[in-house]
Amino acid sequence: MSIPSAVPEPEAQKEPTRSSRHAPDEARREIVRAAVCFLAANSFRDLTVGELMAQTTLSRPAFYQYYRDLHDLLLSMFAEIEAGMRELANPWIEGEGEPIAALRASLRGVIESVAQHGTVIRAVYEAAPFDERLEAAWSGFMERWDDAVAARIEAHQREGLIRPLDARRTASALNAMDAAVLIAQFGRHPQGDPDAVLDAQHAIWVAALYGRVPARLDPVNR
Amino acid sequence: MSIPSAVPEPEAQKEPTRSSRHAPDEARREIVRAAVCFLAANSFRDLTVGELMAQTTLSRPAFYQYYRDLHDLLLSMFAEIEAGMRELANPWIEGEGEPIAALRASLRGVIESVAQHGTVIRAVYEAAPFDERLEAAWSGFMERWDDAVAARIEAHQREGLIRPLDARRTASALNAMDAAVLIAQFGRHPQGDPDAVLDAQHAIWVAALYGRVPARLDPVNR
DNA sequence: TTGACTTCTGACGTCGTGTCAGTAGCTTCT
DNA sequence: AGAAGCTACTGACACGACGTCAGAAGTCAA
Repeated sequence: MSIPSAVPEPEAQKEPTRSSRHAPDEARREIVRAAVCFLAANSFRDLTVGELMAQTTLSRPAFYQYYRDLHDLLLSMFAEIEAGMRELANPWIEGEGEPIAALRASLRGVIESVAQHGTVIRAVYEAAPFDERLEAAWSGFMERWDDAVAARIEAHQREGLIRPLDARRTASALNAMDAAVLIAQFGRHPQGDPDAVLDAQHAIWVAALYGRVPARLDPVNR
Repeated sequence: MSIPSAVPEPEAQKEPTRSSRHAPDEARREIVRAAVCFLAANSFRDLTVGELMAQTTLSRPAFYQYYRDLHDLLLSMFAEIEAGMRELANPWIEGEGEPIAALRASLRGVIESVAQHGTVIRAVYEAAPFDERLEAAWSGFMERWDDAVAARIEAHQREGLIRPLDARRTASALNAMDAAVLIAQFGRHPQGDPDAVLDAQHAIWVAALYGRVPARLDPVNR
């Protein structure tokens, strides 16, 4: 199953006349499609099982055949998205080529991915505090980013490219910043301008990691 | 009315025997006290009106005499907190004294404030997506920070202290970072280490604003 | 003591949830 | 073809939390 990036056609001529039966995966796809469609236009707070299944050839209780609850649905949609996203960040994470250009490429990849699945990611982000499993998924997601970024920072510190700083905290802060900014910019329609966001985020990452603070002015690291 | 910073005593010998009446403000205070107490130990998702009022000499419906709903309660608690917080950020925002030291002082102030009211702020942050008025309050809160920080950045750019960069986007990103980090660190017990957080955040702010990126390496601003 | 006023509560209707016993539609076997 | 079996599906239900309201309970002034 895959999360369609664009909003699917609302109802492109269902040929199976209502109340004929589906293969299980077909039904799942239909539910996910309806959810993506809904979240493109509304926020998670307005989503109910009834509302969702009304956009479907199935009845409300059928939802519970496939998902435990709405959070569970989000969970499975999110898992799909995460995989694709992580690959796009490879260049800098894996330390390929010139660092600052690689960082830019990785950020661009992440931004693209969020621009594509932003509304679903926003829903996950917002709903996470209200469901333990979703919360675990989200913090796992962020922690994996933190691990990867911290590892890269430490590697570059060993090479003398990055000055001594708390790698873990810095990684975590920069990732949290990206998450908040990208969700704000691409989590609902109309979305922001990817290029402008890329420039701004890249500038901050570069400054925070590779920039030199004038020693005369820096009360902490002098 | 003021939000007590420490968790109040759970029930310090109520002398008015249950079901005697209160002055309105006294009842409000009691409800707020119960809420602060609850949020110190649990997250907002587990808070219900019934649960809350059970920690009180009043009955569940009495809640609705004072607040429209739980979000409304948070709203009024948050308003209290915001005022105090903003003052503590004055040094850098107002441009007093040496910038990097002032920035540190301001950050310290904000961190102190979040350390004090973190659990309530976290509740607001988490609940905001589920209530329009709360959402408006939170984005208003963040926008006021963005305005203030962007204005300071622009002022310092005019003085040549900060290089050309998108003031608004940078301000917004740094504020979003602070919000996420501080809520994560101080939004629940046990809280993180304020000094370590201050160092890390300050380093990023300084680098992003006052740091010089080696021109040779910077593909964006060269 | 009475009356006026305010605070407060028991009881109610509503909405969304999650479940379950039972139906309906496919598939397989004889 | 017809029966048996399986699985996807549904109508109807019980539950929990919400928000409201008519009226009780407490307080104060005269």
